[in-house]
Amino acid sequence: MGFQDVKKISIRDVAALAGVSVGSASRVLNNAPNVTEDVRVKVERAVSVLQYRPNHAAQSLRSQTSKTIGCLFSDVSNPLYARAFRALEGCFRPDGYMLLLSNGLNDPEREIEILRTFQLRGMDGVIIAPGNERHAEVLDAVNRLSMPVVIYDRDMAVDCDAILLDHFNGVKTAVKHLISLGHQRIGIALWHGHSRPVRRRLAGYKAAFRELGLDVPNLIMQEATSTSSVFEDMMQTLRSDEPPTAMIVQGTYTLISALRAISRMGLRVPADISVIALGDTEFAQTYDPPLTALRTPIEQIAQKARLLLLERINGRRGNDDADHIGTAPTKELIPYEFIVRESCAPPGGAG
Amino acid sequence: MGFQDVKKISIRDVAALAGVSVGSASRVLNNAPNVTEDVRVKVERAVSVLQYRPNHAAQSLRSQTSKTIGCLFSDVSNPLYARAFRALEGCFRPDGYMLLLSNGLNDPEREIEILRTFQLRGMDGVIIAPGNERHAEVLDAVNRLSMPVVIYDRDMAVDCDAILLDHFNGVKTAVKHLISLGHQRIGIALWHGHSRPVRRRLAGYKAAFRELGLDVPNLIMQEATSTSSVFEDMMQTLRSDEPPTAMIVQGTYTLISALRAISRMGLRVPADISVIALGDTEFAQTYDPPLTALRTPIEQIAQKARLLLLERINGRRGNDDADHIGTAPTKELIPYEFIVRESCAPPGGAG
DNA sequence: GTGAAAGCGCTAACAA
DNA sequence: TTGTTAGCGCTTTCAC
Repeated sequence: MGFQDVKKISIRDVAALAGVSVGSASRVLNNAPNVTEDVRVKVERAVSVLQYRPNHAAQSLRSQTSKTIGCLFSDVSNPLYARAFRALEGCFRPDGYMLLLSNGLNDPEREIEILRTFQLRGMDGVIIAPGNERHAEVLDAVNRLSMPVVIYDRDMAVDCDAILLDHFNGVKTAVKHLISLGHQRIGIALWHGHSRPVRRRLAGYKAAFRELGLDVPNLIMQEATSTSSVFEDMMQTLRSDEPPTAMIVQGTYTLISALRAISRMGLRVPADISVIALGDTEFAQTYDPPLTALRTPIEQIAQKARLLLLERINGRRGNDDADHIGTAPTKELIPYEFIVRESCAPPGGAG
Repeated sequence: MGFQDVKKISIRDVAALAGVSVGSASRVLNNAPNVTEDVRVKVERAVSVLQYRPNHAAQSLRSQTSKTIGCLFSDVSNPLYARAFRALEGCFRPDGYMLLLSNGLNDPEREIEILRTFQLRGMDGVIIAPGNERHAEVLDAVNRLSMPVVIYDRDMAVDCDAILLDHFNGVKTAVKHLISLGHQRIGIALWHGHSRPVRRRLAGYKAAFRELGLDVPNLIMQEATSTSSVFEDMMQTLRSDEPPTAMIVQGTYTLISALRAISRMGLRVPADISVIALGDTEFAQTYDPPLTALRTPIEQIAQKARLLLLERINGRRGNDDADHIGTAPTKELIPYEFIVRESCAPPGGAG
């Protein structure tokens, strides 16, 4: 097997081989300023000869820091969170942090248990987007956490830093773009539920019409639970007396279903109907025609999360060791990028 | 903030409050057999009064076990791995294990670095599917690992347990199913590259024809890098003199592109062309018509991985502490489930 | 059955 | 600058 007994090498062995004390060895390993070149070289040689690697558990125990960030998302199978995780991993890796990922699966009990585990395992920081943003016990569990927390795109009544997507202005921009092209009957397809993204998107949708003194059309589709119903809903809407001339559609699978219905009805994009995707995916980019989309700047979000967390971890904005109280929580509102491609045109089949 | 100084409660505090020794407290916490009911009650009360939680780093250091499993996948953004991770998390949670997830991103250097980190952090076990299954240094890094390893669907020349999907027989079954319906011109769309899944699928595809004494049709599509080309390739193939009457298609996005091309050409499924999906997704299930598919039994795979790892971790099949040599590596071949839906019919537009 | 004590491997405070 | 040493919080002998 690949795991026969590899005799454990400790810092004592390194010190012994280098002919110095463990203290000196430790100093070299931690890049302490006060070490002679001579000692540094000897220790480094010993390290490479012995293939020494410091024991992480011991470091954690001693330094009270795990160099680990806990992530609680509802489900990584959602490409949205998968990409967020990937971006976060990329941001934290250079600092030596690893990410512990847990799926809450929208089960509050499970979410609470995960948060407890994060606490237990001494995560240095935590990034969460629980499915249950208003569940009292979940809020409580978050409040109990003793490490810095960043909330990702959830409206939670807790005193934590948060990174929030500006769904409101994003969708408003999209609607106004369509209106400026001459559309009036603009529909929107959203997920079920009342999560922050859905609430804010709906609000932005309505605001766009109101600000222009227009009536909000009765073209809001909120899917039940399965994606199959989106197809049906969409077919029905397209067959109605006053079908939409443009659609704003959320999510990958919802989008696919909607486009399938459009295609099935013999309609062409954008000649017969314009489409804007909420969330920019490979699918949206490579569709024929490429879809105008609202892009989540995920790299920027990850960078921001890293900054927020590391500042608190390193005490620059206050933590539990500081003698001053921590800085008040920051709420970062991140704008979407509106990417114009070829899926929108004036209504009326002019194309 | 949510992280003011919560005075650290240690096992000493618990022992003190309970009026027993730390040893006794530890025994209660670890459900040791030899403790009187009296002591047990006193300790448990103290634990709940103090809200005591054991320090994970200290436990790790002392017991030389981290209760953590490392996962190295090429990219969680691939729904395939996202679902694998979710299933694995579900399997290991009841045993108190958490999962550390890292994306190798097909970069060997990165993969090696991740494996090293897993070693450093004392993962109790590791589940890996590196993008570079034949990269010498990656193999080397795997061999150096001192904990049990499970390889997921990769052909790697290392002495580790492995869980392999039976792509060969899966695809062969699919092809023969189509042949039995009367198809001859059966195409297959695969990813680029030479990873095990692609190799085995291709082999199964060819074997199906050969076993029946038929020629292998020249209808193998391997996409370049982007999904857009799949659409083009598919369009071209469908326009050729001898277009396929049936297609076996890998992956979600490849599948979407292929179906879009089919739709664009005015062909209907299954009347004009039959389709089988390699991998069963929500998309395949809810498409109209629902697609016949080869399903990866991911729950079963996760259970198997858990079993393989825990057996070695707990020394039942040998580990580094055992005085006998570990049991030889197991290679588990997991069959696909062939799920017949409505996307296949005899050729000839009979539908 | 229980308590005392020895570390797990490391960092950091203190002495030299 | 360097060595010595005291723990970080826990588990686990080993006496009793």
